Amino acid sequence: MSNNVPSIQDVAARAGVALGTVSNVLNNPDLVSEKTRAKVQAAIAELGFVRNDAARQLRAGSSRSIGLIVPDVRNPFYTDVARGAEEVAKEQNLNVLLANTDDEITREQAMLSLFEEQRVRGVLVSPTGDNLDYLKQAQKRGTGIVLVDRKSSDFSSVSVDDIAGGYLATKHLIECGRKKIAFVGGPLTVHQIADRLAGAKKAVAETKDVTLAVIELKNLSVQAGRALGDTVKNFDGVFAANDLVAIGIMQASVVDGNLSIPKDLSLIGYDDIDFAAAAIVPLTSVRQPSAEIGKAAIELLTSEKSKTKNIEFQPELVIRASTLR
Amino acid sequence: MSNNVPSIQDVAARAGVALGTVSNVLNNPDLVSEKTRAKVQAAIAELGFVRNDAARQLRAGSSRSIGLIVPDVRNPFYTDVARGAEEVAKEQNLNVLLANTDDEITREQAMLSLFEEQRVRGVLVSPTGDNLDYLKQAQKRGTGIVLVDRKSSDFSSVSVDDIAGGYLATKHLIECGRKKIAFVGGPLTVHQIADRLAGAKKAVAETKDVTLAVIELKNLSVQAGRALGDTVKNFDGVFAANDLVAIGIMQASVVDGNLSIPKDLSLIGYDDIDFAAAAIVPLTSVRQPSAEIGKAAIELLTSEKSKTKNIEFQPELVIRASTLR
DNA sequence: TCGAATTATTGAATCGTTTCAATACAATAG
DNA sequence: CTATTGTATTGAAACGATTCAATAATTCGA
Repeated sequence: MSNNVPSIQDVAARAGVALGTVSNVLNNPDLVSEKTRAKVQAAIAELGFVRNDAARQLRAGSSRSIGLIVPDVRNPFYTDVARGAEEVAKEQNLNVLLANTDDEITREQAMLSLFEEQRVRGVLVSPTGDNLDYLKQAQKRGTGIVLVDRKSSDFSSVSVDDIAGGYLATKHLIECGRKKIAFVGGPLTVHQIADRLAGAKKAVAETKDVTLAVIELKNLSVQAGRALGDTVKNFDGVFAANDLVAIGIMQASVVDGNLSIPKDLSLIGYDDIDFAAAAIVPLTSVRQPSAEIGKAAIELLTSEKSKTKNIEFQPELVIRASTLR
Repeated sequence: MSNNVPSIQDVAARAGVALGTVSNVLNNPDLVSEKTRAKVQAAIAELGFVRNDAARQLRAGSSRSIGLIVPDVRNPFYTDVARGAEEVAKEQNLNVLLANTDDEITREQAMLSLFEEQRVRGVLVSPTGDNLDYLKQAQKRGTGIVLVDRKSSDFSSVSVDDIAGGYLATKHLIECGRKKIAFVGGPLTVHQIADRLAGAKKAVAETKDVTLAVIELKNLSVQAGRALGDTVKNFDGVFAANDLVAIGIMQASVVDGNLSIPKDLSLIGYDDIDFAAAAIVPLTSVRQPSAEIGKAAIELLTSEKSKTKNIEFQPELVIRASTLR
């Protein structure tokens, strides 16, 4: 009893044809006469033949996969990016492999290596750290790299204008008549967050009588937001660096602090995750076109031209109850 | 200018050694003298050599990856399972490829095929549909299959006793003195959900004067829960089939319905996602040992013995404010 | 110093596809 | 009935790593 996985060779023998013919049935069916095709397909079914992708790739020189490295699969923003990427990839008969790094740079590097060894068509990566040298190395070796949600002159990239987003959000708070504004988020070493703060500062600088305080957090989670407790009582407008933090603040204010949103406190988040609309007080937020980002990244990657190209989307304000006057 | 990716052969030429030696440097470094090793490593660095995983796999006959197919990456339960699986896999120098199907059976099949073609070590799958024939086929072809969060006599599996979970939850509501209980969830064709309901029925059957109504939903989302509106007003205890639904119900009751939780309504969810503890009223829930499930599944898969073995975990009640008397 | 034992290096064979030039076969025109 | 075109089929070569028996180089003991 041969328990071995059958190869194209075995199929050929079973069907009584040459192995090249089997290959043609698989890849160029219209080159093969109907009769032969039927014979071969029967043999495939009988033997339970499954193509060996390793051999195929070895011959082809590169795989039909694209790697996508994200810092946090649990953040809906990234899964939405992935969905957009998958959609476009599917059109080109490519598939997207999702890798999660949990914000660990070593895991980021390990995943990149894995993808390089698999000779993926390219890698989309939303890097956690500041040092992009190892990405540059990979690029030099010929691996296509596209940055996601991050800009750099060394790579093609698809990002969102976070400065504009921060500006939009803060401007909106000001237009709601808020004077004492707090920006809540961190760590400020993370690019996106620093940019959102920069945008906020810009909006405040344009207006008289409005102050901006910065409350820095270690990470952007519901818990971190809620832990602020009544710190927010001193402000009448809060711009949270993402929706999770905003929801935490909402809980701290409404449940623990007995404040009313939006009356006492106008609150705005960032990302517009599904939960924002479903929050206890529907949350105003800044939407990023996440699926579009994924799509654009794949397109950049597959559009040959090895010129680095930076695409930047504009964020969009989604106004809900948490900032109505 | 040769823009080709360097092979082990090129490295050997550059270092002035045989290709077998380079292979040894990569795989059995202590078979190689220090001097030679240094030469080879220098050549690798200079050329920017990256192993071709396809060739390696072709020779090896199987890859060092395990496929994990889940219906919804956005559900924290599954990402936790993935994390547990990754942890154990890493110990065995294997890595886990995560595939998302969005509850689409065709995607589930496509991903399985992809994994089979990649000759993965095995596949962990949490199947969406009822018909497991295509999984049986794959198994017959020699691909190791372990079901996750689902039982079947045809496959090894790791699941949680959902009947016990449903019983626990409902029993707890009854012990809180609730008489008119509603089970909210669906579709009831999904195994896990049907089992949770069965457990609920069992608990109710054991007690006098307690009634159980079933409110069937199309899917388990926050929106679906909230859309129920004041339907829940007619009950004093609600058992939601997962935490997302429970949170939706919480919003409908507290914001829209002006009910007090837990005074007017005791509410219990399922899964114990991170959000449960952070909800506006911290949510009592039934915890499933998600990471343990992932770990156990990998262990079942890699522990050779091709005997099918079914592991079933017991769920655990996590009591919080939403059901305190 | 010589042979034996140990350690280091070599390179042909192999894995299972795809490709493509060569060949076989069939259909058509003259 | 033959030459010509077109269609179907064939199978050797190639992709790049790993393995392993064979060979080379080194160390050691007496």
